Amino acid sequence: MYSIGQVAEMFGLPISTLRYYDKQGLFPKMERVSGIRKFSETEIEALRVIECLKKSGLEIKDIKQFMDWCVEGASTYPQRKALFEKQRERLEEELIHMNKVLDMLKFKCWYYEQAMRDGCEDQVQSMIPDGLPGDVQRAYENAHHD
Amino acid sequence: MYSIGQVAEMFGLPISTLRYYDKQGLFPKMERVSGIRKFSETEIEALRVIECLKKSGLEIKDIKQFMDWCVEGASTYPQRKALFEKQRERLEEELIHMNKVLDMLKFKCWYYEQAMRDGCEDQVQSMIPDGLPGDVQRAYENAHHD
DNA sequence: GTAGCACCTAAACCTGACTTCAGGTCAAGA
DNA sequence: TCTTGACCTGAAGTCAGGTTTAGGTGCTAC
Repeated sequence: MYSIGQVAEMFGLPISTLRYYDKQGLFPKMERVSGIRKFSETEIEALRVIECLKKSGLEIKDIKQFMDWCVEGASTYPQRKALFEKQRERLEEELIHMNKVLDMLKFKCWYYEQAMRDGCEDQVQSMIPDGLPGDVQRAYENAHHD
Repeated sequence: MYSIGQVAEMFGLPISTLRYYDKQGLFPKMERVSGIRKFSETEIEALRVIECLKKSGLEIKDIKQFMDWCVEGASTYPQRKALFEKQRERLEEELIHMNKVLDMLKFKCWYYEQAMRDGCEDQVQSMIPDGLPGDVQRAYENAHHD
């Protein structure tokens, strides 16, 4: 059993955030001893799931919905599974997009490296879009397609 | 040259967002013909960069800083390059983190599939953390490490 | 016995990124 | 002529996700 301060430390989160999550109903089964929150292994794993679902693009109120399903019991396995499947698909698409963004950043790094060497952007501009070195060209195209 | 409506269409953005970006100074060289915005190739590429920098975690005010550097000319190549390098590093770390999140989602998908088959979580719980099938174990560990 | 620390609450406040509103210009078509 | 559509403005409103404030409890060390 951990205190709120220990959990904040463990997860690198402000205490106020944990209290806010609690108020939003994200730890429905959390115990209290004379008013003081006691985080058990259940809440620790809940917090890992919260961070995961947040990163995958879910809002707090939808995470609360998930926590409610957990309290409801075995009858909500299908909803919970469907939720994770949906977020998994979302995130897989997001990762593809992120890789395009990364290629754009890589391209821009190369671009300004050239510009610094030449003192101006003229040469490098003249190589766009078909006269770029192999992997730069690849990054440029991936970043600019779709 | 494109109208604001055409650009909104091209990028799938509301017109209000483009006007907001403009007001924040994200299109410092945009021309106007009797008050009406004219988006040239410059602004189109700017918008691609805006979306890229936003996705990489930058705030509007920092993107404006970048646009100001662009106006300032060749003397700011080092700052601009440093910015892209920093965002590139950030995003690479972010992608590693996202892959952990994805592994958590994959693990939870598998978890609820088992729970649905068994009708309860007991069996599957008893396999954690060392009795999981190969790739599920791998996902679980990646998701729960660090 | 009082100072300091970790905890508690409700309620107000903040921030970033937009969005909506109320009102106005201008050109083209019926 | 008139009305429709695409554009314009400044200012106010919205929303999520916290954070801060003001005031209070209860234990332990000095």
